[in-house]
Amino acid sequence: MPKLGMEPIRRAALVKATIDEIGAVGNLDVTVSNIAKRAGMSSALAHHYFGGKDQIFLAAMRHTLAIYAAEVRAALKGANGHNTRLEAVIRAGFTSTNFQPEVIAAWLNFYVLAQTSAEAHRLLRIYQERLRSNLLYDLRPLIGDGAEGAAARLAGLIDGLYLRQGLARTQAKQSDATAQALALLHIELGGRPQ
Amino acid sequence: MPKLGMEPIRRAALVKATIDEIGAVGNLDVTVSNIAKRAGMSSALAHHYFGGKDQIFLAAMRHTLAIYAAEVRAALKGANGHNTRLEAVIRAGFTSTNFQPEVIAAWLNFYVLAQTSAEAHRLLRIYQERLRSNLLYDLRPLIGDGAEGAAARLAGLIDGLYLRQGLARTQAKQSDATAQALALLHIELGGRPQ
DNA sequence: TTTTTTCTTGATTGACGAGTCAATAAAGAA
DNA sequence: TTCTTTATTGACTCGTCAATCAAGAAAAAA
Repeated sequence: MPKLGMEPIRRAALVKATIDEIGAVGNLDVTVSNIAKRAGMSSALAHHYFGGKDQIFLAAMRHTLAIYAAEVRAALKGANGHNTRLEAVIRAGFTSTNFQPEVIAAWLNFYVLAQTSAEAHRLLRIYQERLRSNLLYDLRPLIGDGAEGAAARLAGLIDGLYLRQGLARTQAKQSDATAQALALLHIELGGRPQ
Repeated sequence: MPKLGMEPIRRAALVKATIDEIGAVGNLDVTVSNIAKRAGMSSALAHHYFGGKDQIFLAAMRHTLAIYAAEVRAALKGANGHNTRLEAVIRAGFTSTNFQPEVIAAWLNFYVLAQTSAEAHRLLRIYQERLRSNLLYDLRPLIGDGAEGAAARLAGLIDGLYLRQGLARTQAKQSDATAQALALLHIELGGRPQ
């Protein structure tokens, strides 16, 4: 019973299924068949709407990035003052959403793909540039010339801590990553490291 | 012309070829045949000596980690004083060796593999623990109670900056990662961020 | 020399997977 | 109603790849 206007629905379902499937398998060795099955359709239909496996992957990556961007925007909406905004940006990187296994898997495989796929690399660059820009916007009024360096360190630490936390098996120190990133922020803003 | 004692030679050649092949392809979608061809032997021989693809990968990971560990040891050998030793540990993570494409590819895929392979996760843990221990050993005498946090931040920043630098296409700011990591060290040791 | 051990590969098996295609079916347009 | 567009899939093609195996060749042991 073909209903019209299925394309956006099918595409969204496939993107979701792709992220879930990558999360379940852990790497990009997922089959179009399995993705399609998870999305409740035949593999031929997946090919029909996306053209090929690569494009399905890229759509999944774009989606992951879009969710993260939306979280950052939402967090910034309720934040007033440079200090509060900086804390919001940092916290947005370590929400429980970001630590769901399929999101972690998406990011890790995103990095691998960025080595060889121009489009994946472009998307990654956009994420990095946006993070840098968000940090710089509020750091500059607070510390002036030192802002560039501080932003580079904060961005690097956010990525590094996410990587470590994402691969850690214990959720005991769940909040440790956030705490260390916030600690660096305060140090960069002139607080004594303690 | 079968000569005796080939096993260690073949194994070493396969490990080297595996790292090179992963570097050339960018991900773990490498075939045993191609690895074997690169190492100058038949795929059957690769199976004969390693048993299977997974074990070849793990051997390659162990090798990558061993090289890094050796570099750190060598750097520490010529370093006196807590401060100098800390700088040496940091610098060792950003040598040109570590930024060769095949080494970057090995690390990125290592992270992906660590999600699902217990052995890969174990190896990663060893690396992380060693780094933490190296930092802590020299941080503690300098800043006492704050050493744990400082070590966590430094280790996170090292991983994060490596990731970013490794995926950057420009080698213009080749030394930037090192500079930022060293900057954090000095800040943690009480220098004002500037 | 004969036998055993080590080394080596070509050929094969069995499985899986990306992408294509022809065909079916429903909805809307003419 | 007839035609066109959109949706949908089962079946198929073509290729690849991990793993196995039987067999050959050389060195060392007996």
